[in-house]
Amino acid sequence: MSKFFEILYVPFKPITKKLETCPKCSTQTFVIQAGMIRGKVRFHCKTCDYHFTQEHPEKASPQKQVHTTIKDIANIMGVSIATVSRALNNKSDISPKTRDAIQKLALELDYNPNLFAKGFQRGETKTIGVVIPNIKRPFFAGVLSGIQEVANEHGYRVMICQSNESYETEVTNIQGLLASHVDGLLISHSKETTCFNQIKNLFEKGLPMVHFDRICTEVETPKIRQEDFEGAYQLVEHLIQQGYQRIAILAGPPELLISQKRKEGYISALEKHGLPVKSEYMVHGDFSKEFALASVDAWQQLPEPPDAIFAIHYLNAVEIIQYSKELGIEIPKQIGIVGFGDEYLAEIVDPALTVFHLFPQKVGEVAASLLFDVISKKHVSQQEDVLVQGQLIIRKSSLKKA
Amino acid sequence: MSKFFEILYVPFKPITKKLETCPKCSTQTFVIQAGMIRGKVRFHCKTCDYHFTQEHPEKASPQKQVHTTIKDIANIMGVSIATVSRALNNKSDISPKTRDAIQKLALELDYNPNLFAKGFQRGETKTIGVVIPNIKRPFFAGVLSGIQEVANEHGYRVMICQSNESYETEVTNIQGLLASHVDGLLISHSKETTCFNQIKNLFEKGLPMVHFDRICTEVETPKIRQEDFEGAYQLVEHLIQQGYQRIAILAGPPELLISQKRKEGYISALEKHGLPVKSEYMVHGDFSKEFALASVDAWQQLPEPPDAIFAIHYLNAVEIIQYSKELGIEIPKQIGIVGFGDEYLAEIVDPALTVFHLFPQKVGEVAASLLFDVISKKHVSQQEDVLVQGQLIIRKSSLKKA
DNA sequence: ACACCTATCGGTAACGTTTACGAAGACTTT
DNA sequence: AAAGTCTTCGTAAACGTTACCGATAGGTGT
Repeated sequence: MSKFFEILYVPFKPITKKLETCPKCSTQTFVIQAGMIRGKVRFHCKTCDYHFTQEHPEKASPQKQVHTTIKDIANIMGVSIATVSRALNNKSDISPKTRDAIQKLALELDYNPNLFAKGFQRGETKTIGVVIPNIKRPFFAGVLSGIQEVANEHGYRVMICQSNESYETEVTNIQGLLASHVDGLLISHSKETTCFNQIKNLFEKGLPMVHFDRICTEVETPKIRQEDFEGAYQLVEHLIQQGYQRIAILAGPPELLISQKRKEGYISALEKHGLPVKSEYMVHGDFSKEFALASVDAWQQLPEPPDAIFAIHYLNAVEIIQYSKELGIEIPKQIGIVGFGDEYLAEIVDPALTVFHLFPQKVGEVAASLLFDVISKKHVSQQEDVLVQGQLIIRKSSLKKA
Repeated sequence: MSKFFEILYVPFKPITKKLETCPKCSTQTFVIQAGMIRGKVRFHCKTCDYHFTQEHPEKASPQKQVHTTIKDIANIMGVSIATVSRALNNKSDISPKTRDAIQKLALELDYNPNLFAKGFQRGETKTIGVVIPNIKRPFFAGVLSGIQEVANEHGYRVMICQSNESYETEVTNIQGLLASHVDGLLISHSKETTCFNQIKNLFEKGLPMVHFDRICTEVETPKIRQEDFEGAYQLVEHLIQQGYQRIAILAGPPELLISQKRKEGYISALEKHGLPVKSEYMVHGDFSKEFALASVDAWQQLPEPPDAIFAIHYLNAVEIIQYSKELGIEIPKQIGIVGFGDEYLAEIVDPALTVFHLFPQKVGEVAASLLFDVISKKHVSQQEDVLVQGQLIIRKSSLKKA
């Protein structure tokens, strides 16, 4: 019956324009159409001179709540949000009874404060940014680990970016970190980076920054130095003491400070012991395996090939060891090999590699500590460089005498 | 003269209480002291019944501006902040002339939006959290690299936490990431973790999550699986084909799914080829070097020592190779060794290690992609597991026939 | 009974951004 | 010229939290 009725009954649709009621003066007279706006029909009440659009009745948006807020707690407890905030932050001006009750409820609702809102309100984010060339390199992984540890102790979070040795990516990364309003920056530049206008700008704006490893000398930030000169000196001196006479160096890109410093240490050790510094023994590469092996080939073509190789990057040293074995060159008898940076690899390779270990974790810890000093304005001196000591680890690859 | 006057003239200091003026009704009568509050003297005007404290005249705080805001731009341009927002976001309802002018100015002031404020307003942070046991492990470093790459493509930032294989730290980390209101979570559990209430809770609350590597089966999150079973099967089958008969397995903690899966693959391969599955050849350790070497010792004491070892962790495999050489056991002649996970180390160690490579970077990329699918609600099926394929890489350590 | 005091609570601005919606014109059609 | 149209801009609310300040109740001392 009702079905029948439904079929027969066709609601009357008025063709004449429906009269709109002004929401302000509640009159239907003198309400005229006044164009379209954002897809909706617009009206104008001439009585009270008011523009309005048609209401959308379906406005119920049942957004499910993911996070508990202090407002929720305040509503349940029947107190103000200010009281809840005081209770949760153990501030004064609150009775122990109320405080405990609120804290208990917060625990039950597993409330945790929106750090973004908090940081937003206080103008700090409790986050630091780290820019490194590559996470996968064990050295930087170690540094990161150290940074994380210290940051956690200080209640800070860490945001990591990889430049992949690209200047452009580095600039983008820093821009991104800046947009995230990090409280401070830890930087190790890409090997491409030669223009430091961006960080110079940021430094002048007062953004706390600390450089490590791939340092920039153009800006007076605190820097974490490693024993690049000292380590190179010790390595080369050790080679000389083992009886090696013609020591070659495989350095990195000449722009990199670590290349320069390590080369200086190399030269200094040679001069100290009265050995000639020959340009044909000094090569600048790009840390690639191809370049390392090509350098070995080139050296072998010399009338006086070197009897020891100092590769400033441990990976190159390992690659040279492998390659030398292929060529039938005996290590350390015919040629001695040393490198920078101690990874597990140096111990495993046969013969084991003599290295100068840099303690990456320590570098990270020191860098982060220094950054937090800058952030909390603890240290007064603008530029404060810290030297992280390394250690000479002697293994078979350089023991000619043994 | 004036100096003289100054010396002689001592201003009259009234001993009687200074009359305070009510800031509301501007009268001095009936203004009485009304206790102390927050270290300041409080007054009460009885005329208008108003409480007030003494004003602090020095209120000028010349806070130096570090970041440019849209309000700054709006003030300079003489427009409203809404207009600036529209201009910078290329929204409609703005004239090209105004838009270009604003964008030009923004560029000059090198404005970048406060992502915290933006995320705060939109309820999203464009940040994902990653929880891993240890950054320094090459596998996780590779995964991170992959995650970063995909995250960058999606315009997301990454926040990384290390659990250091501690359940407690893991819980704290996740809590911290949650407080940072990350939009999603990528988790690889610590080997201690056996209680999953926390993430179960979060999953039910609707927080996008993806598991990888160290998976949790109790929660129906999407998971990135690796070819643990398949890889183990292939490795062991390869050993059998090389003529090894008594194959031992050095597994990890029995709770870990990768331990179980790889062991299953090991057993399956043995059974398939009609070899006996002996309990004395199956050991669960903690991935430590000490345990690995002790296991080798124990196996050597058996009446029938194994002639091949499958270490599910490549580092243990490398350690066993070194140890075997010390013991004078010839590889691969007397004993064959294979492992999981290909790092540079496996290639360098002598003899080079046969491994099943897991492509960590790929794992990271897939995990991140899947997470962004969940975040953008693209995928419909609740649980969607993805298998990242590995590859068997055969090297000397298992080539008995050669 | 009044001045004075303390403890505890509420109201609200502010942080930077986006967005819904109204206002104010200029222009076009009846 | 009134009605309708479109473009462009401003206003204000909202997000979660903290901090400043005032309000109130209940004291103590004179």
